Amino acid sequence: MQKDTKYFELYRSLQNRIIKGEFMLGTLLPSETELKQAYHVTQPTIRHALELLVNDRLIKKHQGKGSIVLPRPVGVGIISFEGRSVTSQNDDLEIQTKIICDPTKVSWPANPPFIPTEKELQLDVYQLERIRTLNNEDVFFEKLWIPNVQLDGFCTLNFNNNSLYEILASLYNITIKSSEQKIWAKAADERISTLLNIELGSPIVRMERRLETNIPNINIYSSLWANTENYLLYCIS
Amino acid sequence: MQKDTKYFELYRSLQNRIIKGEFMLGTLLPSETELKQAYHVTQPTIRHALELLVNDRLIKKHQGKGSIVLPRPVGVGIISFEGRSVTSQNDDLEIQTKIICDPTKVSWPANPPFIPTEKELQLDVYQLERIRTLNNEDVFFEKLWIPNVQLDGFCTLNFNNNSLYEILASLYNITIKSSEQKIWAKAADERISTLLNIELGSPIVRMERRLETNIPNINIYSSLWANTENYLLYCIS
DNA sequence: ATATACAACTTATTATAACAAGTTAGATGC
DNA sequence: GCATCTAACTTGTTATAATAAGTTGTATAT
Repeated sequence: MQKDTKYFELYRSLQNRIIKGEFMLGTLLPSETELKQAYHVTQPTIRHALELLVNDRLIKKHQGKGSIVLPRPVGVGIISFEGRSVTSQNDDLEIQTKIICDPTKVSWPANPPFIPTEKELQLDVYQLERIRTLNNEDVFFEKLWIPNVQLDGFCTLNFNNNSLYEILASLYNITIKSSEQKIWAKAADERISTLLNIELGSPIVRMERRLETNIPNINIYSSLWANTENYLLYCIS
Repeated sequence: MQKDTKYFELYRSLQNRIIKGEFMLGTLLPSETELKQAYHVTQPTIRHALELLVNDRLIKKHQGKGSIVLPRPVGVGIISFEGRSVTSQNDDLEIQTKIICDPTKVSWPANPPFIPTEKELQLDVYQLERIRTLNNEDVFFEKLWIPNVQLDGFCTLNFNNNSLYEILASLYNITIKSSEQKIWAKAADERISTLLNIELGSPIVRMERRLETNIPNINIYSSLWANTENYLLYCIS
């Protein structure tokens, strides 16, 4: 749609350069005048592109000063962990990811908790199942659906012990912009108690999430079951 | 800051007119040409204002068609409900709010789940306890802390059956911009099972939330206990 | 040395203009 | 009647231009 416009090209170029680390965090991006000359476009085009970067929280603009490169934002809607006890430091946490089910192309589920967009229905979708462990304790089980938006080689990637969202950001330029969540508590059934190695009937958190990406009308869908006995879920938005 | 600019004035004007219901939902806003003539500004100014409305999710633009007025967006981080069964429509829900503890000025709690900002520590804080019921079923219990940022007459307001966030928005111009959440599941203890009228030990959702407002360094803090047997929590961000 | 003033940057606002591209409804042709 | 084309809308993109306003470092005056 907007892929062949100048401002969008410029936006993607700068986005890439920032994510690849070409500009040091906290330093200033080239000024609008410099960019103007470098990319042979005019000020409105530059400003349009920079505005998209501000929306991505990749830069912050300061009148009279310049555009400061921000640290890679912690993804909105992305879940992380926190120890339940006050003393436990998050730094100690040894996080592992076990892939239960390698990414496979599937068709869309029949009764999804969120209705896929039309654009998504026209695409294949990768399904992925994983368990995350903290200090060797299985903490949550997650099923993910990721629409195949030119995810070349996605199936061959090694997801163990890698942040899925880091991979999506660095390899495919996909970031999470917002999220919708449905949350409830549930007693662990047989399957989950086995998977997470907890007692049958102990309270777990269930979430169904739709993660809106920076690609229009493309979302990542996630179902998760979390054992929150010793760790809790942390989520910013 | 930007209050005396033309695009910002136009933005606020249109925002007000939309919220006040001057434009029917789903209909088209006046075209850019019409707005241009009505407000005596040029196209870039119009477009800048409309862009802010898009960010607010108050309108959606369609090339060649116009700007469609959207239903009032559910606030970021604000929790709403959804029936568990697919058939139940949210429209049927009869929502009530019971204030357990009227707003009172208190001092900051000793071991908060989130560290208050310095600015907040210099202010009083209102504490408020409420239970929300859906179709006469007690669904969640919430404790709220709201820093006293010139909330004149806040204690004398009637919060029953009113959306707290609507009040904050319309009377005090306070809106929620983002949120941090800590989530876990728990078995209901004696107090909660009594409050929410559920069985001892049934799984409930516990959340501690920090809601960032549009006032810099001012947050609203919320602790909640939710019975999600028949309804689930819904939260966008 | 320290404070002030200023020049040279930066981004922000606004106007004007021309053309591209999507949508819609009515006119036209069959 | 029905499909097609077209004219008249709509928003989207991009360029040029002038001015406002915030920031920073240097030169100047005290």
